[in-house]
Amino acid sequence: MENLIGYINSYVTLSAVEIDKLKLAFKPYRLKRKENLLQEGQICQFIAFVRSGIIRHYHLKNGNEITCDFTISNNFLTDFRSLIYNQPSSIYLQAIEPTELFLVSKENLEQLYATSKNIESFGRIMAEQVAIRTIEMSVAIASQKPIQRYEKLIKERNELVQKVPQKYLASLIGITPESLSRIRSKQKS
Amino acid sequence: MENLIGYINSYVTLSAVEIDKLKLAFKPYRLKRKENLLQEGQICQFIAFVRSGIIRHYHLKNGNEITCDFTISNNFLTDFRSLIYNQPSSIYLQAIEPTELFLVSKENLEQLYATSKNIESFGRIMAEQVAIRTIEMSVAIASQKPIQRYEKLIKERNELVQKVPQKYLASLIGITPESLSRIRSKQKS
DNA sequence: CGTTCAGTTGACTAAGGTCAATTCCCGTGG
DNA sequence: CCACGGGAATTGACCTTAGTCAACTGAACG
Repeated sequence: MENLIGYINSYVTLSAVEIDKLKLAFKPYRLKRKENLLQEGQICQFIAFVRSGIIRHYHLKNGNEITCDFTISNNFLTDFRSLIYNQPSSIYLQAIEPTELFLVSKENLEQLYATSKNIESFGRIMAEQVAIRTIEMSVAIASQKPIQRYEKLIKERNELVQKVPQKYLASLIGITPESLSRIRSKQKS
Repeated sequence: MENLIGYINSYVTLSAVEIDKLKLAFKPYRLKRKENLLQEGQICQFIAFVRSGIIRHYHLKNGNEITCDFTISNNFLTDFRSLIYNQPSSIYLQAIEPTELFLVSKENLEQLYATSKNIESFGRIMAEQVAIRTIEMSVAIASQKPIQRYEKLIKERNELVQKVPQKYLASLIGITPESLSRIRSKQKS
């Protein structure tokens, strides 16, 4: 729990009362390898903080899994669209290794926002950062070639390159596993 | 100014005092066709609300303009990355037709956030929506073919298809103007 | 060990990019 | 109001790149 509080505290200055509220609202949760935190069709009712492990975000497209993101430790995680609009999710959230989380329910989160300006403020900063990260990713995909996207991945998200099976990385940067394999073999030479 | 207040009020319930604060903080601003609101290298110091007109977001890549988004009337507009991290922007914001805006400076915005929980809350909701929109776009580009992306554009952002030169739309969905032209000619038949 | 699944490699295909020529608009100035 | 100029859009020929399909290798796990 300490790294969660510490993380939030690095953005806003929490009072002792606020820290207590957070400690009550967030519940620990564990996932085994390949276990799902959310599945297509479910309505996402939580925001999660990844304490350790890695979560893969993917959706199905003609029966194939398209990996669209990963969340690594010390980051927040949710399906904003489903959470905010109360819509059935179109994505799966799956642990690719044993993963420890803290979950806060939508209900409790709204309580926190309503009663603490600091936490509301933190929520805004979180959302802004998600927006910034996503715009970056989106621009990279639209304007760069696969090789450059892979190099960007190595540079900026090396932890994934180390820990995640290649076929998921291929999907993340919008190419086939075969293509990624060829990019890698060319790089060595 | 009324549609700006109305827009915010549809998300949070503003008090009379808050409305006054907003009216003071936002300044009207006009752009001619092809005029820039922000240029590469500048640090973005504002959030804007588009009252009328259309703003094109683009960046340069080997001397070519890559269009990455448009903001149409009744939407907010900023370069979050530059605004929040105080970094020089890597994008241009350009009016593609005469455009009326309301601008709020970063300084005034922070004042608003600090003194009004409702407005802070609204800021969070805005950021969440930007994140949702961008994730959608990003997923579409990574997992769909050009034809499908164009059809999505027609379905979801038809105003752009009507008003914006085709070469910009091509860039937005990550293809060349020639390819878009061929997609369109096939669709007719 | 053997089974399974990820990763590699090769041959082929198809989709989109590039380059160049041509046509179509549309705004501007005479 | 018309004619002209210039950028936008279209079209064609060709090329490059990544996708597809299939065979094979190799590592991981029971």
